[in-house]
Amino acid sequence: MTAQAVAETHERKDKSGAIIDAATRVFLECGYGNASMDAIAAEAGVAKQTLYSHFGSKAQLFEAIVIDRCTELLGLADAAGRERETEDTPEVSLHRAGQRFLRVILDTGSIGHYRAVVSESARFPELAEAFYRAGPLRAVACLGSELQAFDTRGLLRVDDPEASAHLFYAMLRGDLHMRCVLGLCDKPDPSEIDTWVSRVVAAFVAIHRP
Amino acid sequence: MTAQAVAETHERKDKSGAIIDAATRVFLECGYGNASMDAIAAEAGVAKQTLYSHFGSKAQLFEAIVIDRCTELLGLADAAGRERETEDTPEVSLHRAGQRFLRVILDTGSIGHYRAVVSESARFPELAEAFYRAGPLRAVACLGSELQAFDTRGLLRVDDPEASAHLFYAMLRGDLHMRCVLGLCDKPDPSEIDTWVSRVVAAFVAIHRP
DNA sequence: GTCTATAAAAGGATAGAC
DNA sequence: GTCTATCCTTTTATAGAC
Repeated sequence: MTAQAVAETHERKDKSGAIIDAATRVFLECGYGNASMDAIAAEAGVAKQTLYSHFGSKAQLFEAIVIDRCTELLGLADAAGRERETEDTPEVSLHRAGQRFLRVILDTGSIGHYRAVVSESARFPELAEAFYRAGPLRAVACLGSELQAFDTRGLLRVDDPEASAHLFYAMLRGDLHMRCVLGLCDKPDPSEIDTWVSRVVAAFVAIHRP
Repeated sequence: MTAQAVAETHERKDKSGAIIDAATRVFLECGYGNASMDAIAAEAGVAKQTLYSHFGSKAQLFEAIVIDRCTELLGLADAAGRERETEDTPEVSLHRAGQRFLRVILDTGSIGHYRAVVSESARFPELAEAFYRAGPLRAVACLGSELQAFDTRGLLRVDDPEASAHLFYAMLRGDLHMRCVLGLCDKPDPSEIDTWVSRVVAAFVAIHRP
């Protein structure tokens, strides 16, 4: 477990970053309640006191790692926005957006992030809202403006861009996301994903044909 | 919290049932890790030892309450199946199925159940699978056979009934389910739900027009 | 800032009387 | 079967030396 988790995380230079990385691994794997500060200190290779020097308490450390991942999500969404090619057809553009979306949300780290936020949404409501804004809402805003542009060009008919964007992402999630969140499928088959994306894009375009 | 939770749960006569009910309230509100046996005993109004006499350990008690709710889910799905009217149009039938589906999955108890299973899916993988079978899979099988019947009657064109059923439920969930799971909306506005169901049914029928 | 050692509390599980 | 009282491990958080 540890070796694999380390491999997929970029290690940082400063000690705060190293603690964040280690805490992320432990929290996302065990959950807030089951993770112990001892385990995090051991994973980070520092003394427990160092955790408290930097972050004050277990709750504050948890907040820090969740917000840190939300910031990464924002970066991903913005990068996706910059990649848009204005001359693409809706099918091509939506297919690319769909694959990127599923690649992000089905990633092991994202699944753990989502699990952690869901589990502690009662204890940390502000984290749940931060997650929703940085992830789903940002993605919807991004796709919504793209759909609006297709409507303007007459390639799609989109009366309510945000609602349609929500629908598109919901269709993409299908039950794949739930199965991963429940731990029923570790790594979805890429060909299965591609088939599903194609199916969803075809259906979505059929709904929004001018 | 407690008064409200009590109000929406039917109290049982035998002591085992009372413990199950109390444990359900505490586990679904606090999560497995944060719930304590002391709190459950207090909520049930019995001594802690009584919990251990009946269920052996905290883990076994948790399994019992999750399985208990899965059994209820199965009952709901079967009841839904019996309500089918064979002469309905797809629109009417799907609208009714959609409203029932959202009413079930957005219920406070279901949301807590889902949160608990997700949170502990790593520790109790068999519970995650039991949940998935009793809930989503059962619902998909039920709707799938209904879609198959519509295909046979020539009212819809459904090449892959199960995939279409997954798609229908995914569209219905939209981001409503996630928002509730994250605790961002307590009680969804019924009119908002109705609007969304109508929109989804129209889109789904458009996709599957013969 | 970082480590070792320790305090203080919480929680899972059990013993024994009734 | 049920309750009171207790054990013992784990865990959060802090004190004090370097």
